[in-house]
Amino acid sequence: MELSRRDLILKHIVEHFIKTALPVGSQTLIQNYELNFSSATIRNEMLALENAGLLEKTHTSSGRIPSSKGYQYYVDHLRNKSVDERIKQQLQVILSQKAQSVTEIIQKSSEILSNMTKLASVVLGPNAQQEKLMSIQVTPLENNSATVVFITDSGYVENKTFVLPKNIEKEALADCMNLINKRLKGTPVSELSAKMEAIKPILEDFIAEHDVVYQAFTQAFLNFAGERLKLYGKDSLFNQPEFAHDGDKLRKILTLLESPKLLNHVSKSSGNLAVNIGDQDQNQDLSIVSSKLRMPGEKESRIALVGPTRMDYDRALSALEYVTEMLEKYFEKITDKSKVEGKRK
Amino acid sequence: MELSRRDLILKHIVEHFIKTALPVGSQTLIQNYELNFSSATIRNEMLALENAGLLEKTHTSSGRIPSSKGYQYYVDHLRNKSVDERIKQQLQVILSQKAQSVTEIIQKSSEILSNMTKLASVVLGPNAQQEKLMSIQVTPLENNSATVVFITDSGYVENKTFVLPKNIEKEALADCMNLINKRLKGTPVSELSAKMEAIKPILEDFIAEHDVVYQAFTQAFLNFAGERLKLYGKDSLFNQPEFAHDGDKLRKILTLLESPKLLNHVSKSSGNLAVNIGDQDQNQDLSIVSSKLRMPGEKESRIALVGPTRMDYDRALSALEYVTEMLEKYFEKITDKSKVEGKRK
DNA sequence: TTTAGCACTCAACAAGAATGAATGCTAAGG
DNA sequence: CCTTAGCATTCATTCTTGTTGAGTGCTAAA
Repeated sequence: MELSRRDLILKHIVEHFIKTALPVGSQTLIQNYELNFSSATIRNEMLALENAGLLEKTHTSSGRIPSSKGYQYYVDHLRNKSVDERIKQQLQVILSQKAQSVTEIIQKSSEILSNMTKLASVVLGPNAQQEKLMSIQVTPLENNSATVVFITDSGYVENKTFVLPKNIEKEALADCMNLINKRLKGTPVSELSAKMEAIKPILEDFIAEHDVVYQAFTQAFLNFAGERLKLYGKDSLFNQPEFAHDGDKLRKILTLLESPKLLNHVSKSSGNLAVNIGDQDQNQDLSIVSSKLRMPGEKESRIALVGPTRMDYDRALSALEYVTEMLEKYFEKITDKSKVEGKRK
Repeated sequence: MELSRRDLILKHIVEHFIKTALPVGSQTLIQNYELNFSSATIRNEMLALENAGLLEKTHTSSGRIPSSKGYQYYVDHLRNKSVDERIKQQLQVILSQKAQSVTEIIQKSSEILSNMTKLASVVLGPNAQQEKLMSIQVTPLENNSATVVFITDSGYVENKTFVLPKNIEKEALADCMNLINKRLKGTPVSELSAKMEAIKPILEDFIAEHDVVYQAFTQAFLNFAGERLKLYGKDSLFNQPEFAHDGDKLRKILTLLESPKLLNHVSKSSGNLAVNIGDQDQNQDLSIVSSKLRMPGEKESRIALVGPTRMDYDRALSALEYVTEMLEKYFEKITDKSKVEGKRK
């Protein structure tokens, strides 16, 4: 499909601005791209685009920069959808390795995405709250302490080590653990704390030092509550010119990246491929691009790329789209395998 | 002990510069501190101090700033050694809580240190290489995968989840695990890979898909190799004026903080209380202050505070010293308890 | 040995001047 | 009617220049 002249100009402006981070003027446009019309014509078109809310000026006589709406339009209608070959290759390498868990594969893919796009990448794991506790194992250690390991049905591991009080009776402790094991196995993570509360009085009959045991478990359960958010390549953001020389902005962004706010943004977004450009909340300079990823076992996660509003949306979106697609295919293959095995039995 | 006039002036200069981050001149000194001599006298002394290599000028007619040597001298002879009451209180709170592991306590203390000093704090855990594998547990999961959990004698937990190949035989896998368990229990972490290599041929007789099992284990062992380095409060560094407005420097520092270089610096340093001021390697602006911490079971770790060369050494060192001292006392108490129990048996 | 006095240095700030990339508008040309 | 050359205008950026003030070193007197 041929682009209209107006769209063509907008496309060039967006892409040029993405490269240079500088406002784009009519002259620059002519010098860098093969356009068969004069600067004045371009200026007229730019005026129209500005009136349509797709472009902005930083001051009265500056060149134009894309507005949020402009980026959105670019993303929706103008981008190239070209996938970098290197991403294809690297992903291939990951997927051909053996003995990997699903989450490992996702995280490695996320690292590739971050490296290739020079953006920070975020993986929002499936919500642990929905998972069920699969196993509780207690291991006594040296120095009078013990470790409890919790595993959920999807292989999420949480552990808690604690020092035992001096006068604890080993048999009582073992009984105690048996009780807890029976009661908690299969419980959804979200209900663990409540159930533990319910067990508390029974525990008191079993063992003198019930308090320590109770404390250790409830503390460990708190860790489950922490969302599973993995962040890669935040260093890349340092190299973005818009942040490099504004220490203050950089600081805000880095703290945002590690705060739950980011999570809200990512998890709120819906649809397979979501684009959040600029001006959400206080952060005009940050854009988030995310994609849903269906995992084996009806689970869902999101992979997101975070970068300056002036990010290379084409590159980022294409890469993201490609990777999630390939991962889902790969997961399907795994699931098929297990079905085959099921039939054989 | 009374300070000599020269030392007194140096002390004031260091402390004033720590507060303001601005070169200190003779006038400033008189205005802010009660000194019974004129600016000219101070200037003479400053000249002497400069000749001794303890002070520096940023340009010919600027005030003086401490040199690395000057800081060192201040740390060795001049600092106040006063411990902030708030640190004492907060540490007390931590130490009185129940059901905590040793590492948890250390890490919480480290957070307190970071908060109170406004510096980044680093905990270098005892080297996992020296620890012994205490337990290996395999838990089958949904979706045809399994999780292996490894626990060392000091309660360090490592886990690896992997997808099982479709045609694996459950009994063979169980036998396999038994074998591995027998062979590896009690092995020092550093020798795990070698032992696994030795088991490999035996494994091949047991199970067709030996490769996946072998891969999963060796990959998990690699994780043990990663040094245990915990970093807190790196955000504090953003608020230091010397970094706030130099995005480039900030970037370098943040990458340094997460690179193994930091670790080298910390682990190389020896002695109970070590101070590394400026000019190591390329990093003139970064100082590291660290302290050895004896843990239960002959283990050792280091806690370090990282900040600008112009950090409040008095505050940092005093706090660090106090915290490590209190922790060691606390650990002794725990160890005593277990001895008592031992006798009872 | 201390200190008052003085000439001197230099970063930091501010105000002005020059530059140049951009604009909008108008009027002529295809 | 759409395109474009021409021109006055705007405004961030850069350079220049002057001023200020905190600082120094040195000398000579107390």
